[in-house]
Amino acid sequence: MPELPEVETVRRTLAPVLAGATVVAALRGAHPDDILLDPWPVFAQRIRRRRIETLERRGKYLALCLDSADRLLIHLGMTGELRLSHPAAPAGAHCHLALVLRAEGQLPPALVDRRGRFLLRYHDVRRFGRIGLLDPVGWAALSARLGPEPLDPALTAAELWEHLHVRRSPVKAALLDQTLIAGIGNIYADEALFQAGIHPARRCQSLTLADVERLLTALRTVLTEAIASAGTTIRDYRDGTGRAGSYQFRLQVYGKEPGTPCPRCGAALARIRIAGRSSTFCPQCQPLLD
DNA sequence: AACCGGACCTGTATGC
DNA sequence: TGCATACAGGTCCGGT
Repeated sequence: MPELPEVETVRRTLAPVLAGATVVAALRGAHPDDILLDPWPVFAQRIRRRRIETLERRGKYLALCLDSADRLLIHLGMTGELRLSHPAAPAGAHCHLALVLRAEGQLPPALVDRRGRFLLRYHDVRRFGRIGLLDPVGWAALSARLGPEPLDPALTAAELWEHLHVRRSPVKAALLDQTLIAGIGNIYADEALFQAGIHPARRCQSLTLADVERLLTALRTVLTEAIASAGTTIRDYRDGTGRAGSYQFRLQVYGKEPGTPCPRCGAALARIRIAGRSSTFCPQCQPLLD
């Protein structure tokens, strides 16, 4: 579910509430050990009384930066959700972890109790998500494993082409590789390839610099517009305040049934599997040259 | 080394 | 209606 635009939207919606808040305690939910990287007692002890200073995003990872210099790292997997709630609000069936927080400053009365406390709950039906505490060294190591941020203006098409053209895999598979470029998932890979007019099965080796320039431009356009739309909600995804995104109404190819007319040329869209993921594209606008 | 397929989980939609 | 199967936005691991 959550790719870069969704995680960025969660970050933006949570930041005004979480920045400055202090962790009073961590509470175990249904299956905390499936989600947590550390054993429960270690985690609970290390997060207690820490103050959240800022929220960062790197690729699909969200990091709550603590006053201890640790970061609370959250990856939402496929169905992970972070929800702010009043301490008395009932937890859903798949809540695995909650933080009891004490707010700094005024928050909406619907969210906090009389003592100024509220919850941040982690909810995840499929339990593919992961949460852990990382010290600065661990965070640097994780960040170093990831490819560049597509929206970083310092990233150039030439740099991306250097890493792409030596690969033999289909370009779609490369876009999903987080060590090549961070934050792209199945939805935005399909959308960007359509916008760039590149067939998803096209071999990376055959991409010209001009192809990669179009691809990077398309990635940036799609991701920027998706962030402006607060992400894509197919089924589960919600931002930190429970709101759905609206980019699903702007999707050109992702999720369309094969045979649906291409929004640009009217030809029948096709679907194939690449690297185990379904890929929808227009055979007319995205020809497989070589 | 690079790449692919399967595994990890549950829920939902579809077909028989 | 009941049951089996396929599929879903991500990542890791093992085998080739």
